[in-house]
Amino acid sequence: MPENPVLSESGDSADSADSAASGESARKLPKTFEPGSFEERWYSVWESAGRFQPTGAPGSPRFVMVIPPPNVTGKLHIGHAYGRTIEDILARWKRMLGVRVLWVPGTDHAGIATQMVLERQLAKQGIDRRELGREKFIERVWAWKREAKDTIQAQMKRLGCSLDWTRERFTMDPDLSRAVRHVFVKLYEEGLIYRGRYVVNWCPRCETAVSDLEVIHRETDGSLYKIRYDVAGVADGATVATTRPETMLGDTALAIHPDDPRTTRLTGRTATLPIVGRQIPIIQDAILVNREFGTGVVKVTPAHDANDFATGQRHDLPAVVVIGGNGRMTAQAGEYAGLDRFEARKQIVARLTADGRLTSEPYRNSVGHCQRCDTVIEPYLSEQWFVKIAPLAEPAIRAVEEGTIKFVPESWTKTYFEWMRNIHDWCISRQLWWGHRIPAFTCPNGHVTVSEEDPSACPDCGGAPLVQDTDVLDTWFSSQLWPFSVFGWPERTPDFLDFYPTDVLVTGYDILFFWVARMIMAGLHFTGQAPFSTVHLHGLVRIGGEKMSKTKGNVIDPLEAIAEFGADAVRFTLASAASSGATVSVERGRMAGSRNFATKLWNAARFTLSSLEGHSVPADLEGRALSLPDRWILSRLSGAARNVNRHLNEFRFDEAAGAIYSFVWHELCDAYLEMVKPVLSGREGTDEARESARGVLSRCLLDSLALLHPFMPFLTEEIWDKATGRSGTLIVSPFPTGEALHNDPDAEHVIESVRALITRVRNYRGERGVSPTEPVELWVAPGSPDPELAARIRAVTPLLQHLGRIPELRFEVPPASAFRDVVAGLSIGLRVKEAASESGGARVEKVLAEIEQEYEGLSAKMRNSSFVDKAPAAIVEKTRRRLLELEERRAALSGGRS
RNA sequence: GGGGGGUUAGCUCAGCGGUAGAGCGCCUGCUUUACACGCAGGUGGUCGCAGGUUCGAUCCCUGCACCCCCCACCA
Repeated sequence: MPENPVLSESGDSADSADSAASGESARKLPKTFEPGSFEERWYSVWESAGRFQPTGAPGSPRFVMVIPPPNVTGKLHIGHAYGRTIEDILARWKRMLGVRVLWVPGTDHAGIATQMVLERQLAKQGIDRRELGREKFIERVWAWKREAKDTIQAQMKRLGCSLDWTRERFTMDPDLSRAVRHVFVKLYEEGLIYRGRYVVNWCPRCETAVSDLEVIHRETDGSLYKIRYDVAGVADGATVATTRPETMLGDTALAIHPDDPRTTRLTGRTATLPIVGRQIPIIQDAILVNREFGTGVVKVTPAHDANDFATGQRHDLPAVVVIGGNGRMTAQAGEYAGLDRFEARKQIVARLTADGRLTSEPYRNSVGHCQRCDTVIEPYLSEQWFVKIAPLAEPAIRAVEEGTIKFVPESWTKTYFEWMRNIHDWCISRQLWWGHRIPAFTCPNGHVTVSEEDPSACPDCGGAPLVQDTDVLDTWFSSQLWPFSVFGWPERTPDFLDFYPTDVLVTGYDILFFWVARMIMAGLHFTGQAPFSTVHLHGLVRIGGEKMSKTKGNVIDPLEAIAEFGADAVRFTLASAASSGATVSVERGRMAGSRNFATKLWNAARFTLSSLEGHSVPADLEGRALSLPDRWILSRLSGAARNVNRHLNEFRFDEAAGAIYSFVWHELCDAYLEMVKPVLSGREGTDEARESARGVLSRCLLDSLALLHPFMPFLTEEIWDKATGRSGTLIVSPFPTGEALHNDPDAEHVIESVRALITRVRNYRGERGVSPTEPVELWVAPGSPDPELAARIRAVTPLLQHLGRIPELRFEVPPASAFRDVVAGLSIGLRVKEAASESGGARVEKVLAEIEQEYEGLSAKMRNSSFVDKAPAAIVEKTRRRLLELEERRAALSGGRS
């Protein structure tokens, strides 16, 4: 034990071996609170002491989380800080509760997103990635990745995240890449991965396929064009409606509904494709054509529309690709070849209009945009790899139905089911360079081999060399394995055996489908176990009710916020803002509020430590005679501790933060500290009372620090260090759970009554417009609800006199000349010698009016026999008591008014 | 087209069967020797609108209005 700690903690379990006892270096807290002066120091103390690594025997109770790996695209924003704060609160709380905690850090290569960042960077230097070549480009991405990872890591350390950095992973680490390859091969062998030519969502700017989820649909004002096609033998031809007229160049049929009388005359005929002149059949298709919609005739463009593609399959139609992967018209588009698709649209519309074949009307429809670059998505016929998802979805649905996995808040369950039950196959190939290369190899004879090891020759024909597929996998293909790939799976490593499955997954609801659902499917399919038992889906951070955006200038950079308010304040703000809703509103004002709270705690600690320094402080309070305020604050403390634990169990970080906040500020600081000042200073009470108060104060401070530690780790550790001398051990000290032992309703009743009396005395002064120091006479007489109360309060007379500045306090029936009222059921009288005014009168009138109104309402209730008969007896009784109270108060106030 | 969420004090949000809470703001006082990033007191709400259920509704149900989000092969 280092010398001169101000306090020794009670019930310790923390080892002190590594206490960095700094000798005589100030055990006192500096007068001003400067978070920047100690935050980073504590982080390295914890980290170097191995506090973030799980300790204890494998098999003993543990709590495991994996971080949602941030993209290595840049730096973290306040939304990341929010999610990580929640996780760190859980990690620190569980650690202090004595379970082995492991929280695994890492980053995601984020294929398309990162590639785009690099492409933009290159573009600034006037370089196109194609000039650079695949290998050189990827080298550059790796360099970028290393830098981004360091930035992200530093940010999370600044925030205080107790992540086990010895286990940090990256989705493209060799072992994680092996897991990806293993999974691909396995699914391929199981027939759950297939390759084929289909119409997929294609981004012409990124020049890659994307999945359905990566397409953002937005309502857009456009036009609905009607184009007339000539049909031999039908005078007015056939008119089709389309929003994408440029695709008509690729039409290979028109379709009608077999039972639509409007189009019967077109049955079996042939139409002439305008501009192109191609003869195309008019087919009947009840699936594609809606009898109720439009003109009843649909153009069929198998290469540029998923529905049309399916129709083409049904009717064996050719597919003509007229828009290329780069968004420009192909040679098949004839005279339009080389034009951008939108320019082609313009020209074709002009041409058809001139020909008298086209009319248009304003039309609003939903247009798909690339999630990453916002380019309009083009349905595009191409060769891609897909995961057959239904067989994987089924067990994943069951796991949630059966409660193996539960969502918090529970309301997400329905959304999850909704999506899972309507799930489509997943396009996993991306025409990118950055990512996991698809392990498929083609021999000169066209045989495809998919295997975990690179084959040297074709297993079918012995042909060589083999050429690997140039595509990479969707980034989520590797992220879905994260909860087990981080532990070295598919090897059965000690970490995998010890820490999988994990316990809680915390993430934003925006990646429920992208990530959470796929982890559940992959986890169940490959490990046979749900990857986690609880998914906490939190809301997305908004700044002052508005979506964060750079153009609005309301972005909060976590590091800037930390520099301004301190990491603890930022964390506390985020935790307090957490709610079960879809948005989490953060405001600068709340950051300042949290900073103020940190300062408050700092000053309370300064006061406490200076009051205790040099005195004996009993660590054990059992068997000691405690004053009413002592008993009261211990009771409130244990209540606060119980509430904090309860709320954390329910993922209500806002409520948990609120519980400890109001205890520390409004009960410990505003009330208890003020109550014990005269005792501590020696002006009141016995030596024994003084010693007890010191013990209680010490307990309150240490327990408050512990309760707050998950929320404000740095500040609490700093104070703890000064208070106990046990450097850096709060992080592993026991978390208060709130022993029922200290639950003391009786003390609470008396002290709350005293506080109510004091408040009444103070606002009486306010009403009279006299100074807060003006002496007041107070009479207190027993009231009806608790005849003992006056006597109980009499026992703490000095307390009441001190706090209320009441030189003359009499436990007698107040004289008629005094101002009369009823407070906490006690009949009281007040008198001030020198009232500056009688302005209290108006207020009394107002109060009386309020009382009258409430009285009327309640007595009407009591007169209502069905209320008295049907309402629970306790409610009726409560109402009756309240009426009595109102009556007494009304009598007192109107009697004392003269 | 389907689904979900929201509408509570000037602002940002909690609460969700027994006539409303927090933080910030605002008003009035305070060098009450831990803290002005403070202390004390106070102001402020027909809990979106209309019905219904109930002894009783901000809270449950129905409808409406406005807002937000998600899903969807809306030619």
